Amino acid sequence: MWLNDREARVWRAHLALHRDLQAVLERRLARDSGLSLADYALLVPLSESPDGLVRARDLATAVGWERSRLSHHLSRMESRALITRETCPDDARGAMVRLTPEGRAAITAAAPDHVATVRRTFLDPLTDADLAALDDIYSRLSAALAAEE
Amino acid sequence: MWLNDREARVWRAHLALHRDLQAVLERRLARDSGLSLADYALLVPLSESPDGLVRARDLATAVGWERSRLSHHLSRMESRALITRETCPDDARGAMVRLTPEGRAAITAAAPDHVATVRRTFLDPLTDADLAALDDIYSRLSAALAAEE
DNA sequence: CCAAGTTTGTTGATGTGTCATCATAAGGTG
DNA sequence: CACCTTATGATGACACATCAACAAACTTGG
Repeated sequence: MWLNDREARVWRAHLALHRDLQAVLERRLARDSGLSLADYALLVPLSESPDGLVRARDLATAVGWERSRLSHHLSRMESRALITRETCPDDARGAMVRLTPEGRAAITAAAPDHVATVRRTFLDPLTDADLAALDDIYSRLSAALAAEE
Repeated sequence: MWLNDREARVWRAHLALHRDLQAVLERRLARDSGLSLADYALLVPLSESPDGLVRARDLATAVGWERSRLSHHLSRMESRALITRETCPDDARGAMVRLTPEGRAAITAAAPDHVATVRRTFLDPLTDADLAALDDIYSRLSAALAAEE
């Protein structure tokens, strides 16, 4: 029932690694570009979409957030003029989210440094074999997680 | 400079996996025992310490938190009678944190189910070779992260 | 010994995430 | 069509995390 030494070490390392990685990325991104990781996460799918226009529901799916969190965060981003909200033509319940020029400028300015930090802290220390192993492991873990509930 | 397909897939899988894993663990723990993951993280080192007594500074180090976060969270846990605060005999600045019987009962009741969930969602899908690979990878990544700043 | 610098813990303000709830609108079934 | 169920998004209350600032106590170099 309890974890053996290696299990406990790997599990704790997983938690600690993610905690510290998140903290470093968050700090650097905020310092360099005034964006949070949450802002960045939303700006990526928006900037990749034609006209920077995505339905809120689809944005929630893309980033894996609950609708409530998305709604609150969009309000904050709207007040900073990174996005605007429009009505959805197909579905009167829906809301469309549009990337503003300021929003596009923000992600364009932030991305290179952010990607570089991800490289330095995560990808560079990994060999090709590591990457292949992680690719396999993560796909199995996410399948196991999907089975939960 | 940009990530290739596999790099992007692994990086996004890493983020998504941790996000969803955290969400499942948080929900189950809260539902089954009324504790948050933050509560649990603090209760573990406290319950492992003789007399359930740990200096606040050392607790912060053990869980990797900033002092401010720890102080706020201890206040909330104190109001729920999970811990108490005492003066530190060696250092008049310090604060000692003591696990109450209620706190010990809470972690004792919560641990088996929580560990079982960690097994089901994280450890069970991994082979011995996976565990060995992760052990190695995580130690390299945490070294790289320590070099950052 | 003393002044300067550091460590420890707390606090209040602010930004953020979650939960329960709500209003509105779509979809499905009789 | 009417009815029930589901989906969508917003909101207010609350729990939580981060930041800057602070007070008190320890440490160190002169």
